[in-house]
Order: sequence, then structure tokens, then C-alpha cells
Amino acid sequence: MSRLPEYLRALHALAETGHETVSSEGLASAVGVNSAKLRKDLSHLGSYGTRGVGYDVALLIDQIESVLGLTQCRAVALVGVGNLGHALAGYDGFASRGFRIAALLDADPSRVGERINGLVVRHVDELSRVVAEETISIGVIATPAPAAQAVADELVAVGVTSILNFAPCVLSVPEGVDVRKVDLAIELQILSFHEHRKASLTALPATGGSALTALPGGLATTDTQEAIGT
Amino acid sequence: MSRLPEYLRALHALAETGHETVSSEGLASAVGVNSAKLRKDLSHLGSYGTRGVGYDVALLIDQIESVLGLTQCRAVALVGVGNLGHALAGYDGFASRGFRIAALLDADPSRVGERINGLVVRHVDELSRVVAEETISIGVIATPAPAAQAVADELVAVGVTSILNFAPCVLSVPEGVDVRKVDLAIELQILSFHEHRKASLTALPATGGSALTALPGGLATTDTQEAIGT
DNA sequence: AGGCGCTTGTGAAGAGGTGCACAAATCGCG
DNA sequence: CGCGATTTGTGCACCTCTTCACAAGCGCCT
Ligand SMILES: NC(=O)c1ccc[n+]([C@@H]2O[C@H](COP(=O)([O-])OP(=O)(O)OC[C@H]3O[C@@H](n4cnc5c(N)ncnc54)[C@H](O)[C@@H]3O)[C@@H](O)[C@H]2O)c1
Ligand SMILES: NC(=O)c1ccc[n+]([C@@H]2O[C@H](COP(=O)([O-])OP(=O)(O)OC[C@H]3O[C@@H](n4cnc5c(N)ncnc54)[C@H](O)[C@@H]3O)[C@@H](O)[C@H]2O)c1
Repeated sequence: MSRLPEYLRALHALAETGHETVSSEGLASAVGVNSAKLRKDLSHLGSYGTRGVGYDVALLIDQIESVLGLTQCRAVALVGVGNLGHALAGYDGFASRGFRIAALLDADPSRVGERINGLVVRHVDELSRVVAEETISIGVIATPAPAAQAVADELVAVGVTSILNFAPCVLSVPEGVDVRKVDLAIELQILSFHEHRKASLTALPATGGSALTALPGGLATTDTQEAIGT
Repeated sequence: MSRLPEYLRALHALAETGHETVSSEGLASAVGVNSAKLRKDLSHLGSYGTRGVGYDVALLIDQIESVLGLTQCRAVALVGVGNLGHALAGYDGFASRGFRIAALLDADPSRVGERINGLVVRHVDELSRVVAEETISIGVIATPAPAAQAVADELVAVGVTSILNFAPCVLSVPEGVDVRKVDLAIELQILSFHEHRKASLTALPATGGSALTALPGGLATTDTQEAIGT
């Protein structure tokens, strides 16, 4: 389930504020989901709640981390240390979430050798050597779109089976390889769509505007978080 | 539909390579979705295809952009010009997708005045003035998590009704305000989950591992793109 | 020990998305 | 002009995800 990481984040926050147990209601409202859904999700990984009491925060964290395979730190290789790659390499928030940036790779010779956050940028040709040194389990692509497919192919070739892609393009990968993409422009466009719909609804409350703006309520934009709390 | 932006991106790519029309099959495979689903999506915004021929690329681009409200460039305000904010501010890929970064805001006085990509960083207190100058339709939060809620409140207070949040936390906003979040650690954790599942499946092909790893096939991790093409 | 309030876990109903398969429509060509 | 090839648009069945509602279980208080 893709919601498990969100539960995990909320649980860590609760643990830090001293809570030892949470009710499904409490955790659900912290994450912004229905409490029944949360209970059903949690029940899929076994029964770790106590009726009448709730869930043991620490125990649940362990359980979720175990299911997510975060029991030990996972090493990720970052390919493309440009604008965005620099930000990612300099980000210290991954460590606490179970990840360690183990290698920085770039094709630009003038970038190779640069030191960022204690890591030296290496040439992308060294990829196979890097993978041999470290047990890389995830590759992150932060190169321009035209180079992304080639980089993905290289990652797959050296045995990486999970890729996070920031380039705005679709990657072709063999079966068994997982790709997730983050495209900020798409996020903005989805917001733009809602903005557009809100605007035309207030402008023409009765008649309705174009075909789509007249559609019922909230359509289906994945992962939105609309109107939580006050 | 959250797939519309993806279609749009693929259509732009097709337009650049000279295609004047596309069949649903062609476009679907470029995006990595079922062709029937694509046709159904497209039929929701009216009939703009010609049977026996396909869809007119240019016309379809116009239609989708119109539905998404991208007919004119939308102005976005970026709050938090740190590590990640710099990368976003320096990114030139938004313009071609319908967005213009119109303002950079930060709370740190030592950052105020800095010039990035032709824009001057202004103090976050000037937010209301900035919104008055420009018609800001989207706010982007790239501050540390503890500051994110306060920034969101300020954005809402000055009339912003769409927010893209990079801070790893849940935002509370009043009804009518849309929030989308991008949490890279969550993306990595979802990949980690699949990685973990793949590992335990190959290790114990018959017995199956823990409760969850024994679940059927592909679970439900939103937005994955698994094994497309070869 | 017994009862009471609270919370989990889950069956069942509902809603929505997905994909197949096919009729309707259009184009090109003989 | 008619026919076949091609492709759209969609009815229908299926399936997953969501949500409600409630029984079962647990702890605490009397
Ligand atoms: N910067 C952002 O805020 C932002 C936002 C959204 C999307 N993106 C996307 O992220 C990607 C990177 O953006 P950026 O702004 O960092 O671009 P950039 O041009 O600053 O950096 C790209 C880096 O990739 C390296 N590179 C190019 N080809 C390579 C190859 N074959 N192997 C290894 N490295 C290679 C380049 O040397 C460069 O250092 C782009 O696809 C962009 O569309 C960036
Ligand atoms: N850098 C990354 O690659 C990365 C990756 C994933 C998530 N994030 C998240 O993005 C956010 C920003 O990350 P970062 O690395 O850029 O952090 P950063 O510390 O480098 O930058 C944060 C910026 O926000 C400013 N700020 C703080 N409080 C503010 C306020 N109230 N109003 C306006 N500005 C304020 C700070 O002055 C600073 O310039 C964080 O929440 C982080 O968790 C970053």
C-alpha cells in the first residue's frame, strides 16, 4: 500500500511527541484518511492493535518499517548532479527516513570530482564499479529528459531494479523493474485544473461551463489532500 | 483526470516530431496506458477524434490545455528559497508547461535580495503585496516542515487556493483549497517496499514470506509505471 | 467478578475505475 | 458509388477500493 509510508511519517511524529499508543481515529485524522480505511490497511499486515486501547506506536513503526524493507538503510545512487541533483544530494532528510545517498554520478567531466556533502561526484561510466562497491538498491535519475532513457538502461544493466525518475518522460524498462516518476509540472497542471474548475464554477454557478467543468464534484486526481481540518 | 497532463506531455512530444494525428493506440502506448482507458478519458472532454483516422494532435493539445486552464500562463509564488527552492527557481522547464515563477519569498533576511534567474528574493512578509502585484494562482511551499503550516495559512489568508507542498507534513487548509504534496522519501519508501517484496519472493518462491509479501501481485501503489515496453 | 465504555477487526454494501468487445463512423481505393 | 480497413466511442461486466456499521475483545472501575 502506498499509504504505509504516510502512516509511518505520522507515527514518527507521534513518537517524538511522546505518544505511546494511538487510536485508529487519531492516526487517521493526523494523516487525513478515513479511520476504517486505516484499520483495514493495518489489518493487512497482521493484528498489532489492542481493542479498547489502540495501536502501540513503537511496535507499529517497527512493523511498517519491516514491511517496507527499511530495517536497514538502503543505499541510493543519484545520476545527474545538476540543478535538482544538487538539492537532492545536499538534503539531509533522507537519512532519518531510511535512505543513504551512496553515490553521485554525472556525465559532465567538469562536475566529476566535485564534493557535495562529503560525497565526490564520479563519472557515470563508473556506474558498474560503484554498484560493485556498494549494494545500491535504488537509482535516482535527475538528468535532462533526453538522457533519462539511456541512464535508465545503464542502471538496469548493472542490476538496479527500482528507479525514481525526475525527468519528464516515460521510461521503458524490462519487467521486474519498478519505476516511479516525479513530475512537478504535472503536479502544477493538476492544481491548475482544479483552479480552473473552481473559477468557472463560481463564475457560472447555474449553467456550468465546458463539458468537464460541469462534471460532478471532485473527479479523480490521485493523491490530493483537500480540506483537512480547519 | 490526473492523466490529462501526461497525455499533454506526450502530445507535445509527438507534435515536435512532426506528427499531425495520433491513434488512441499510439498515444496510449507512448504514455503507457490502456488505449480504451485513454479513449474514455478523451471522450469525457467531448469528441475530438475522427473515426478511422485518430486524433488531431494540435487540436487535442488545445483542448486539454483549455480544460486544464493553461490557456494563459499561470503565475506561481515560491516560498522557501533554500536547497530545494533554489533548484526550482532555477528550473526553466516550467515555462513550456504553462507556468511562470512570479515571486520568490523567504523568511531569512540574509537571503532576501538575492537574485535568481532574474527574480529577486523578497521577504515573506511582503506576500500580500506580491499577490496584489501579480495574479498568483498557485503557491509552492519549499520550507522546512515546521514552518510549512504557517506558510500555508499565510498563503490561504492572501487568497491562494492551490498549494504544492514539498515539506514532509500534512497541511490543514480550509475547504475549497487544494493541496498536493511531493514527498520524495515516500517515493523512495514505496520503491523500497517493492524491492523488499521482490527480494523475499525470489528467496522463498514457494512458502512466501510475511503476511504482506505473500499478497497477490501488484498491490496498489499509486502512479507506478512498471515494465513498459522492453 | 461483573459491567461499561472504548477500540479494533471485518462483513457487506456502495462507488468508481478498468478493460473487453463491438457497433458506428470515417477514409481511401477500386 | 460501394466496400473494406481502420479507428473512435461506449455498453457491460469485472474488479478493486472505500465506507458504513457492528460484533468481538480489551481494560478499567466499581
Ligand atoms: N530543477 C528543477 O527544479 C526541476 C524541476 C522539475 C523537473 N526537473 C527535471 O529534473 C531533471 C534535472 O533537472 P536539472 O534542473 O537538475 O537539470 P540540469 O541541466 O541542471 O542538470 C542535469 C545534469 O545531468 C547531467 N547529465 C546529462 N546527461 C547525463 C548522462 N547521460 N548521465 C549522467 N548525467 C548526465 C548533466 O551533466 C547535468 O549535471 C530534468 O529532467 C528536469 O526536467 C528539474
Ligand atoms: N532538498 C531536497 O532535496 C529535499 C528533498 C525532499 C524534501 N525536501 C523538503 O523540502 C523542504 C525544503 O528543503 P530544503 O533542503 O530546501 O531546506 P532548506 O533549509 O535548505 O531551505 C528552507 C528555506 O526555507 C526558508 N524558511 C524557513 N522558514 C520560513 C518561513 N516561515 N517562511 C518562508 N521561508 C522560510 C529558510 O530560510 C530556507 O531558506 C523541506 O521541508 C524538506 O524536507 C527537500
